[in-house]
Amino acid sequence: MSNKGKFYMTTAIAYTSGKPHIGNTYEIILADAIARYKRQEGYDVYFQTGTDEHGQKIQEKAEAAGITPKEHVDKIAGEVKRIWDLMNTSYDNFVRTTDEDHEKQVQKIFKKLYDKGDIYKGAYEGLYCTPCESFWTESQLVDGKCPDCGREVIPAKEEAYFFKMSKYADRLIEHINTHPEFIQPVSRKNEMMNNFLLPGLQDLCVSRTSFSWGIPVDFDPKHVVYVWLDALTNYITKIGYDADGDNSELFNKNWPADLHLIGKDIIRFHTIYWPIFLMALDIPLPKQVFGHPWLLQGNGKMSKSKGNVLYADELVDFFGVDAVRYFVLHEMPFDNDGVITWELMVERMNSDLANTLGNLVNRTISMSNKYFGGVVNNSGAAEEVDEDLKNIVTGTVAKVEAKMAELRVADAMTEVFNLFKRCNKYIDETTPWVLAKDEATLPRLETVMYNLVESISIGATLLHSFMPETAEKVLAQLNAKMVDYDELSTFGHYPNGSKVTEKPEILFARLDVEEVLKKVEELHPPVEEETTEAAKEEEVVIDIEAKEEITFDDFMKMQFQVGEIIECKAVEKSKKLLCSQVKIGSQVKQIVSGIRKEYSPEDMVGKKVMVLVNLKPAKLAGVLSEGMLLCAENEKGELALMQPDKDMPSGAEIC
RNA sequence: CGCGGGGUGGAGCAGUCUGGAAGCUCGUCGGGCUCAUAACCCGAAGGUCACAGGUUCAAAUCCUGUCCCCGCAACCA
Repeated sequence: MSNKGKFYMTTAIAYTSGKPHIGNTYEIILADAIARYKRQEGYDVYFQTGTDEHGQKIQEKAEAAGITPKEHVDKIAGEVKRIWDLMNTSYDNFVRTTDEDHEKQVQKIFKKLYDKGDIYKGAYEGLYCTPCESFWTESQLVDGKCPDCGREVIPAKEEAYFFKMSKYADRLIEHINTHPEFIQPVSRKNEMMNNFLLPGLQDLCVSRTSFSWGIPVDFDPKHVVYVWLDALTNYITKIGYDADGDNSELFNKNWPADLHLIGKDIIRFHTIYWPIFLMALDIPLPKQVFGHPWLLQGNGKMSKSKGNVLYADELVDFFGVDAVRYFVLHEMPFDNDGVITWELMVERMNSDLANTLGNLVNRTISMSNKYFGGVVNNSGAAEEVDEDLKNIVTGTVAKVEAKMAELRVADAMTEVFNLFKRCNKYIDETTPWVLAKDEATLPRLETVMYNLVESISIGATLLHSFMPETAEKVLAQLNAKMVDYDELSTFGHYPNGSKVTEKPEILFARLDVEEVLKKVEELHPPVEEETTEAAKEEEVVIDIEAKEEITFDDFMKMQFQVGEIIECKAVEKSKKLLCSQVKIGSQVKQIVSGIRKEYSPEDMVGKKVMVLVNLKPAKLAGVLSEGMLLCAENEKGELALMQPDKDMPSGAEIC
C-alpha cells in the first residue's frame, strides 16, 4: 500500500448540554467512514473529535440539576464518548474543551491576539434597565421605557472584548475566491459571501461577563472567553499548537487540517471566523470545510412527549451497529437533509442488508459446502458471462474512489452494493444448481464458485470503511483476507484450495416492521393518540414534569381574573401570535398570545377567558403584552382557552 | 417584505450549477428459478418533474410571478 501522506480531519465538537441523539451521532459516523477510507487508501490519518463544554447553558443545566458544571460535563462527555465508541468510530483523539492544556493555550491565544491589537476591549453600549439586568436598543423600547417591565432605562455600557473581523475580511474573500474547494458543498459559498462577507463583517464579541463557566481571560479574570475562540481552537491546541511558537511535532506534521467536517448550521463560524482567527495567528488555513446536512425525524419534529426521539444506542439494540451505520450513511444525501424513521430503518435493513448482502453471502457459502465441501478452487473453466462480472467487480474501486473524493459517502456505498447485486445476478446467469447435476460441468461450477467468493471478498474489502464489523465477518466466513487497496482493481486474489466456513452465520436477520413498531411502542409508550373521533373518546392523560411545591402565599401573589376579549387581531410578522384587547373590570389590557393556530381573531372576540393579570409586561414580536391568557395544552402543543363554566362578569376574580 | 431548504410515478430520493430522449431504491403486478434469510433474477404498470407565464430549435434544469410544505431566527408571558 502506497503512502499518500498525512490527512488531518476533525468533526465539530459536541456540545455537552445533553445526551446526543441520532442526528448528532450521524456526524461522527460520517467522519469515521471517511477516516477509515482514507486510511485504506494509504493516507496517514489523524482523526479528532470531542466535546465543547463551556457556556451559560451548561452552567444553568448544572445548577438546575444541583451539581457543578464540571460534574455535569464529565457525565455528558462520558456519554458522548460511550456512544462514539459504541458506533465503532476510529477517532485518534477525543478532546474536551475543559482539558487543562487546551484552556492554557486558549488563554495564551487570547493574550497574543490582544497584544497584537486584533482583540480590543470595548463595550456593549445600550440602554440598561437595572432591575431587569438587560440591555436594550432604541428600537426595542416601548414608549422609551423597558419593554420588559416598563420602567426607566439608563444609558450604560458593559465592557467586553471584541475581535477585529473586518481587518482580515478582504484576505478571506480573496482566499475563498481562489480556493473553490474550501467551502463544501459549493452552494454554501455564495451564502457566506453574500450574507456575511460582502455586506461587511461586524467585529465579534469574544468574551462574556454574564456567566463564569468558561476559560477566564487571565489578564482580566472577570471575563471568560466566549464560545468560538474557545471551541474552534481545539483543532490546533489539541494537536499541540503553542501560541509562543513551541509547537509539537504532531502539529507541525498535521496542520493545516485537510478536512473540518461540521453541520451546515455552523458553516459560518468555520468558514469566516475560524479562518480569520488563524490569519490573525499567522498560521495556514484548513484546506476544506464540509457542511453536511441534517438527519431529521420522519414524523415531524423530534419530541420527547411523542416518544420519537431516536438515540444511537437504542437503534443499535434493535438493528446492530453496522445496520445503523449503514442507514445513516445511506439515507444522507450530499446536500439535502435526510429522514430517519423506524419504518425506513427496517426497510433498508431488510432489502439491502438481509436480502442483497446477507443472503448473497449465505447462498454462496451454502453452495460451496454443498457442492465441494467448502473448498474453493478456480479450475479455469471461464466463460464469456464471467467477463461482465469481473469488469463490474474490478471497476468498483475506481467508482468508490471518485465518490469518496467528493465526500459523497452514500453514493460510494451504493457502488459497493451494486457489486453485490451483480453477484446475485451472476448466480442466476450461471445456475450453479444445474451445473452440479452433471459431472461434466463440475469444473465450470468450481470456477463459478471461485468467481463469487473472490467478488464478495473484494466487495467486503470495499465495505470495510462503512461497515467494519460486517466486512470482517464476511471475510472470516469466506476465510479470505482484506484485499490490498492497490490490488482491488484486479481479480483473483483468493488462494485456490481455501475452505469457506462450514455453516454460514446469518449476517442480518430480516425484521418485521409491525413487530419492530410494536416493540418500539412498548419501549416508548406513546403519550399521544390519533386525533380521530374514536380516539378522542378514549381517556388520554398527560404527565408533565412536577414543579417544586409552592406555598399558599406564592399562589396568592398571582392575580387571576375573568377578561372579555373585545378586540383581536393577528400580529404582523409572526405566525403564531394574536394580539387581543381584553376588558378586565373597567380597564383594558393588551395581551399577546401564541394561539393563532387554534383561534382566528374573529373566534376570539366576545370570549370570556381566564387571565393572569399581574404578570410583568413584555414585548413579543415588537408588541407589548400586559398579561397572559391561560390555556390548556395537549401533547401536540395544541391549545384550548380556559373559560368559566358559567357566565361571569368581566373582572371577576378567579381564586 | 427576517434567513434558509424543499415541492420529480404509492413511499423515500437523485438529476437543476454546466438546458439536449424522466432515473434510483422500496412497494405493486406478471413471469422465471430453487443454491439461499418467503430470499434471488427478468419484465410491466404507474409521473401535466407544485402552478402560470417567458427565453430557446430544445426547459425538471435558465428568467419572472404565484401557491403550498418544512427548518432556523423571532418567539408561544
